[in-house]
Amino acid sequence: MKLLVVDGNSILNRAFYGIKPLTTKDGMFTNAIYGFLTMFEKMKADVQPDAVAIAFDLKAKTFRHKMYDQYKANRKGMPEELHMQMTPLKELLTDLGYKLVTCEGYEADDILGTLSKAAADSGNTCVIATGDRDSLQLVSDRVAVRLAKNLNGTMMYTPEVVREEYGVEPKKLIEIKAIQGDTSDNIPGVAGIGPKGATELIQKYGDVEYIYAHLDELDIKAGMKAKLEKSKDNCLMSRKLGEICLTAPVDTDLSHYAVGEGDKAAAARLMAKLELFSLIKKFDLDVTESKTVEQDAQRTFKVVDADAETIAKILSENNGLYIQVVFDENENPVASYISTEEILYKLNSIEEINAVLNSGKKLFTDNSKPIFAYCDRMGYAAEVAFDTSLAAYLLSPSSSSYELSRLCAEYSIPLATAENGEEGLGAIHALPALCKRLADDIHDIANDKLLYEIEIPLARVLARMENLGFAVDVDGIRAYGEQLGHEAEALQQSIYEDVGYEFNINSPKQLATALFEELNLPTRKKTKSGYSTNAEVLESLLPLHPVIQKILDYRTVAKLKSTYCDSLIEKVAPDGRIHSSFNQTETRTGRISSTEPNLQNIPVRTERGKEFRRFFKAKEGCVLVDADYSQIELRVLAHMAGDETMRKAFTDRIDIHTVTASEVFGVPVESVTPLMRSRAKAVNFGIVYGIGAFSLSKDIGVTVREAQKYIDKYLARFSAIDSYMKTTIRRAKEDGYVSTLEGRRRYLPELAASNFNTRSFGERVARNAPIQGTAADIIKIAMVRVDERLKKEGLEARLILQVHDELIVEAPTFESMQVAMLLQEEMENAVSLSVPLIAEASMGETWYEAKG
DNA sequence: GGCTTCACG
DNA sequence: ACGTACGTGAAGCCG
Repeated sequence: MKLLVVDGNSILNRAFYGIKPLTTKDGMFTNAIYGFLTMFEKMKADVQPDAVAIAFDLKAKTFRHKMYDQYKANRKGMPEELHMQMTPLKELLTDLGYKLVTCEGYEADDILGTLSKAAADSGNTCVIATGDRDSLQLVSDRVAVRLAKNLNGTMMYTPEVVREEYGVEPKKLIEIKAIQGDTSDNIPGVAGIGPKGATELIQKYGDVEYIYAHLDELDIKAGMKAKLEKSKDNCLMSRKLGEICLTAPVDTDLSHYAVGEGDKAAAARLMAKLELFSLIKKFDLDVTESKTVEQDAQRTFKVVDADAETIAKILSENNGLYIQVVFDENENPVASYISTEEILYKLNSIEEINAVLNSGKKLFTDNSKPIFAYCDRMGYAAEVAFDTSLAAYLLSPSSSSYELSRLCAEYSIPLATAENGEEGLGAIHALPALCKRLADDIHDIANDKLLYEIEIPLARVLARMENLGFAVDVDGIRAYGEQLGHEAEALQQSIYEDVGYEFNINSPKQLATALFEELNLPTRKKTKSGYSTNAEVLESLLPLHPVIQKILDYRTVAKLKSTYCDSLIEKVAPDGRIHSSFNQTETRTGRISSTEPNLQNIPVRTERGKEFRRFFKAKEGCVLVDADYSQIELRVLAHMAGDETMRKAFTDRIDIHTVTASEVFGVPVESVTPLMRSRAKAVNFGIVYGIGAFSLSKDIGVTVREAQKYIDKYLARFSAIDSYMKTTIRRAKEDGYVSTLEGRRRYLPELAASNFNTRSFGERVARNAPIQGTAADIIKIAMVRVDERLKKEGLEARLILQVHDELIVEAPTFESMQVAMLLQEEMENAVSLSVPLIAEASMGETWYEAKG
C-alpha cells in the first residue's frame, strides 16, 4: 500500500506565490486554491497512491490582545489574499473525499514525519509531497519526498538522490543543518560555518553529538574548532530544533486515509462558485452537478418537441423569445430550444427554426453572432434583445468562457430538471432567469448603453463582416510564397556553410547552440529554457559575424511564408474570399480580436511584409475604402486627463510628437529635429503603456538616466497627465477596477497583490486599459453607425474589416467618394471629446494601395 | 501544452 | 531590491 502525505501549507504557499492573481468577479482570491488543486492532481497522477493524507498547520495563537494579533497577522502571518483561500480549499479537499490532518501543538512537518514512519513501520511505502527541503531527512527505503521546486518542476528524492546531492545519508541532514543553521527557520547553527564546512564535518564524524564529545581529539583546524566551541549550545539546540517529530498524536492507521466518496456535487458547486471551471473538468466532476448552487430537484419542466402548430402558438403568444440555436460546423442550425416557465420547446427541423428566426420576434439568446450571421445569409431581419455572453463579458471581461451552463453556475441560477429525465437541458431552460439576472447586473454598473447600443448591434455588424470576407488573389500569394521559399532555401544553405553544419534554424535551442557554442558569440539574455535568440539579441550581434544578418533575414522570410502564405491560402473559401472570425468577448480591454485567420496582423511595417497587402483586393467593380484614426489613443488621453497643452496641440492640428519633443527638449517647435521627434514619439507610446525608464531607454537607445530625464520632463510639462495617471491608480485601488469613457470595466486584482512585480503590472494596466478601452468603445460605435448609414443611404458598400483604429469598406467604385465621406464623418463623430477626432480615408484596388 | 518568436494596433 | 510598456494570434519546437 502506498500513502501520499501532502504538506498542505507548503504546497499552498508554492501555489499562491507561483500563480498570478486570480479572483472571482467579486474579488475573492482563488489562485492558491487553483494552484494547489492543479499540483495535487498532478502528484496523484504521478504517485498513484492508495491512500492520501493532507497535513495542515493548526494556527493556535493565543495572544490576549486582539490588536497585537492583528499586528502579527499583518506583519508576519500569511497575507489576507492567501488566508481567505484556506477555508474553501479545505472544504474542497474534504468534499473530494480526502482526509485532512491537523494536530494541536504540532506542525504539519511533524504530521508528515509521523505518518511516513507509520507507513514504513507497517511495511508500506510513503511519498511526501512538499515544497520544503526540511522533510528530506525523512527519506528512507520506504519513504520518498516529492519536492516541488517551482510550479511545474518537481524532483523525487530517494535515499540515492539525497546522497548524490548532499553527500550524506538522509538522516544526517539534521546534523548538517544543526551546524549550518537556517535563518529562515530561526535555527542559529554554528556561526561562521556554512554548508560546505558542515557537510565535511558530518561526512567525517557522523553527527554533532560525536563531534562535541570528542572535540579535543578530532583532527579539525583550530579556527573551526574555536567556532564549534563557541556555538556549542546553539548547535545542540539547533540539532533538537531541526529534528522532525515522529510521534505526533494523529491516527496512524493507514486505512483511515483511504480516499472516500466525499460529496462530489458539493465540490463541483463550490468550484463553480469560485469560478474555477477548469478544475471541475480536471477532477472529472459531473458538470451538471455544478450547474446550480441549490439543485432544485422539485421543480421540473416539460420537454416538448414542437410542431408547426405549436410554433405558431408560441409566436402568437410571445413578443420575445428565450432561444438557443445550435449550429453545425458550417454554421447552419441543427437544433433550437425555446424556453418558457414550464415548457422547453425543442425545434428539430430547419423549417421550424427558420419560421422562428424569420418571425421578427425579439430574441433573448446566449450567443447572438451566429444567429445574426445565419439570418443575414437567409435575408431574415433578426432582432436580438439580449445576449448573455455579451452581458457577462461586460460584467467580467477577463473570464475565459461565457458558455451558458457556466454562466448559470457562476450566477447561481437554480436549475430545474426535465420531466422526461433528459440530461443537460437545465441551463437552456434557465435562460430567462439568467437573462434577468445579467440585465440587472448590467444596469447596476451602468453598462446599458454599452450592451444594448454598442455590443449587441456590433455583433450583427461583425456577423456580416464574417459572412462577406475579404477577397484575395490566391495565385499572387502562392507565387509570392514560392519566391519566399527560394529565398529561405538559399539563406538556409548559406547559414549552414557559415556555421559549419546543418541544423534546424527554426529551433531556438539549436540556433543557440550554433551561435553561442559553435561560433562562440557572446550571449545577451536568458529565457526560461536557455539563451535568447530573438531579434533584439541578434541585432546586437550583427557586427560580430556575417551569419547573423542571414539568420535575421531567414527568420523574416520563414515567418512571412509560413504564417502569411501557406496558412492564409488554406483559409481561402470557395468564393475566393477569406472569412475571418471576429471575437467580441476575448480581450480584456474591449477590443475585438480576429482568428482563423487573424487579419489584424497582416504585415505593414516592412516593405517585404507590406507586399502582402497587394493580395487583399476589392472584388470586380469595387474599391477598398480604408479609413484610420489619427493618434486616437493620445487624443483620448488628452481628453480624459484634460491636459491643456496636449489639447491645444490637437485643437491647433499641430503634430503631437513634435509638440511633445518641443516640451520635453525645451526647444521651440520649429527647432525640433527628426531625432527629437522620434524620441518624443516613443515617450508618447510609453505614456499610454505605463512607462518605465528602462524600457524606454531600450526602445530609443539612450541610457536609463537619459530616458528617466525625458519622462520626468514630460510629466512636468504635461502635469495634468501626471495627476490623471496618479488619480487613476488611486481610484483603481479603491474600486478594484478601471473604466472607459462608456463605462466599460476592467477589474484589477493585481493591484491588491503583495508581490511588487504583480502590483506594478496592475498599475500599468490601470493606466493603459481606460485609454485602449475607450478607443475600442469609439471605433465600435463608429462601426455600428457606419453600418446603419450604409443601409440607410441605400449603398451596396459594406464594412469588411476592423484593425483596432482602422476600418475597411468594400464599395462599388461609383459609391466610393460617398462612402469615404461617410466613413470619415461617422468615425470622427462617434463620440464628442474635448479634442477633435481625426480620421483619414483613402482608397484603392488593393489594401496596399488603399492604406494611406 | 508550454515556450519562444514575431506579426499587428 | 525588484524587473522592466499595453493588447492580441499563430507557427514551430520540444518534452
